[in-house]
Amino acid sequence: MRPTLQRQRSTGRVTLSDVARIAGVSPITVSRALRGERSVDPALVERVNLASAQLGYVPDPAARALASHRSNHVGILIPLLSNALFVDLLEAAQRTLRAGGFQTLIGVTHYDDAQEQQLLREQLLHRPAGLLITGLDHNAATRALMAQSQVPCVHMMDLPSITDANTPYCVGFRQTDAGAALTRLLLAGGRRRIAFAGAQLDPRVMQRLYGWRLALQEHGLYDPGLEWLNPAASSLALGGVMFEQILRQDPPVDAIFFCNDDLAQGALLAALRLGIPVPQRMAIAGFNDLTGSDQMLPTLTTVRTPRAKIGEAAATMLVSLIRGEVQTLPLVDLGFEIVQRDST
Amino acid sequence: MRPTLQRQRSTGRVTLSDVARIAGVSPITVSRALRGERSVDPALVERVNLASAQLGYVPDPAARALASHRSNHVGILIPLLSNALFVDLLEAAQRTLRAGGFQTLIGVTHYDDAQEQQLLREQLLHRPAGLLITGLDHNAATRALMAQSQVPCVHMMDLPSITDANTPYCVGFRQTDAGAALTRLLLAGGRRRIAFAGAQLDPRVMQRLYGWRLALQEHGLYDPGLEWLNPAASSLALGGVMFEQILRQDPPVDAIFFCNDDLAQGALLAALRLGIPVPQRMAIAGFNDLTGSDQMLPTLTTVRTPRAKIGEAAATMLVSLIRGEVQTLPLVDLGFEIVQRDST
DNA sequence: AACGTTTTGGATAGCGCTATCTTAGCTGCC
DNA sequence: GGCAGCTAAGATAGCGCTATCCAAAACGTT
Repeated sequence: MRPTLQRQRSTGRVTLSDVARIAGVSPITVSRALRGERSVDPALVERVNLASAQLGYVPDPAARALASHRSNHVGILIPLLSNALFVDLLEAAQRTLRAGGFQTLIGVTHYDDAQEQQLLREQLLHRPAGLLITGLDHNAATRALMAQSQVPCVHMMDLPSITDANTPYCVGFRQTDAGAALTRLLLAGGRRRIAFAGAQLDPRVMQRLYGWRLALQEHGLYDPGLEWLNPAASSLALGGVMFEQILRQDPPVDAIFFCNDDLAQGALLAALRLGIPVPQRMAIAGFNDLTGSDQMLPTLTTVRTPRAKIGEAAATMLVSLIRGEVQTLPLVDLGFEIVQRDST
Repeated sequence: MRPTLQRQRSTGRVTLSDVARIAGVSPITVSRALRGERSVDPALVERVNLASAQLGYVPDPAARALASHRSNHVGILIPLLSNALFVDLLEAAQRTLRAGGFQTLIGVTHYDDAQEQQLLREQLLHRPAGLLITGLDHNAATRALMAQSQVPCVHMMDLPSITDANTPYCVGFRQTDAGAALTRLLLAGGRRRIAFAGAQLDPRVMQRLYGWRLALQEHGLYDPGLEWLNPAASSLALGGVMFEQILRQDPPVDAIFFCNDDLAQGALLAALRLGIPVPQRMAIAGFNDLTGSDQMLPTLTTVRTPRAKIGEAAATMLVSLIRGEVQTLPLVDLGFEIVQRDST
């Protein structure tokens, strides 16, 4: 079965040694040339590349991982796939990482600390080159795993309120500011009793809540009775339910800030069903500018969050960390944009 | 840091040899005991498990992959993450695979043959234990890669129309039947000019189209002018646009079968905006029973597809294929369910 | 009893790479 | 000219497992 070339490895795979033989150099030189490591004579690099292309050589990731203690995997941890927000984040990050030659391992935590920890543990087994993780709040065990692993890590979406020497790498925007900005828009529109309707209650929702509180307190309009918090998962149906609840409040509420667009969309549909005029009787605003918000009746005022940019920037930052390049600033604030439409 | 035992490997990792030393057996016996391979004396297995637990031993996936030419990865290829359908499929599959000890590599093809092939190639580098792939139609190069790799593979969503000796493993339902069933429901409701509005035009959409054609032809009501096909991606906005187009047709259409719920939802919103009474002037039906379809005004008639079950069943089948268990039937038909609501 | 046949545990030899050390070939500099 | 001080290429030795072969023991068979 052996043809001309003396490739006799049992598996029949083209290996680095095959390339070395053809190129007339030692295997380790091929390894170095292909990785662009140290300075290898350009003429040799050329010969190696030629031989490699000729044989169709592709490095074996398992062998690399075993020998170098580093794989080309990047672990990504996100809370959900059922929220378009995270899907956009993920797709952008994955595209960027793939371009950099990394394979992604996706873990969906479902906002569960134990699952997050377990997923991280599984991902670390593969000795990932890097980690992308959503948010800044993780339990002690998770943080310990990350620290112990020494794997470069970038946090997505949130930014820490205070920064010091050991600020982690973060790409995101200030949720609190966004919450306050949207609330101020409602205030500027003459609304006085603005409710906050939150579901899921993850840290980002809570930060938007603080922003809302801040803006109301500035105007002396804060009232704890305006906070409607429901730990259930965000959904259109829940938005409808919360809308009906808030509608019954006395003294009446004249605007609702929903922590996510799906809730707000559900509220708009409920308003249609109940014949409540929006924005006349009730202004409604959402968050994230998800698909469909510009199609609703009336169209939904919301905050456009740069999640695709965040995914891309975080991945880019991670790749440069992996390559050992120096980071000037560990924090990247990509801002947000208020999108005023007809529901306010 | 280490007490009595002589672990001197440079990395400090707990290895199989460490376990072997503690258990008083050879490394290969530990390997066999932990994998449940061959018959190892139950007493030895017990000792190995004990030692392994005591040391907190975790096998290194890279070393396993290198030595055995098989990783614990399972590659999953899906077209999109922006369609909730595939997210549900993916989540169910991933959960099942994780329970079986497999790590998933997710590839998003964006309905692009070249990308699919590239992703598959990258996944095969990792010598996956198995593959889950969406749909049955793949280009020749992709099929060749799969065949050549010898990796067990289960196809999700579609079922082949004819079955023969080399029918691939498939878990799904008959899209054509579902399309016909929904059309027959509209016919039974007295509709006579039923349009089909399709976007994306992936194979599953086309099969629904064939089902719709079939049902109309049975009643002699088929008219090519009723077919509205748009290769653009499915979205609420596109649904609204298509609705307006179809509305202008003469002789008038009295029902529209949208190939996906997001289109239908967009159409319902457009109808609200235009003041077109649904279902009186126009019946509207969708497909997949996505989030929000039960919240629309009116609520949307649709076909509930068992995507979570498909993901789970496909993963279960794949795991048993990987374990070399015999499959009685390569095809699993999980059916579908018509959900009649107020839009028809 | 002598011989196959089947267990069961271990020794051996890699899987395909890279980390690390070594050596050969060049500087440069008193 | 000889030696430190560098660089580029190679030799060597694993990384942490499993496939494969082997030998001993256990079993069955004529």
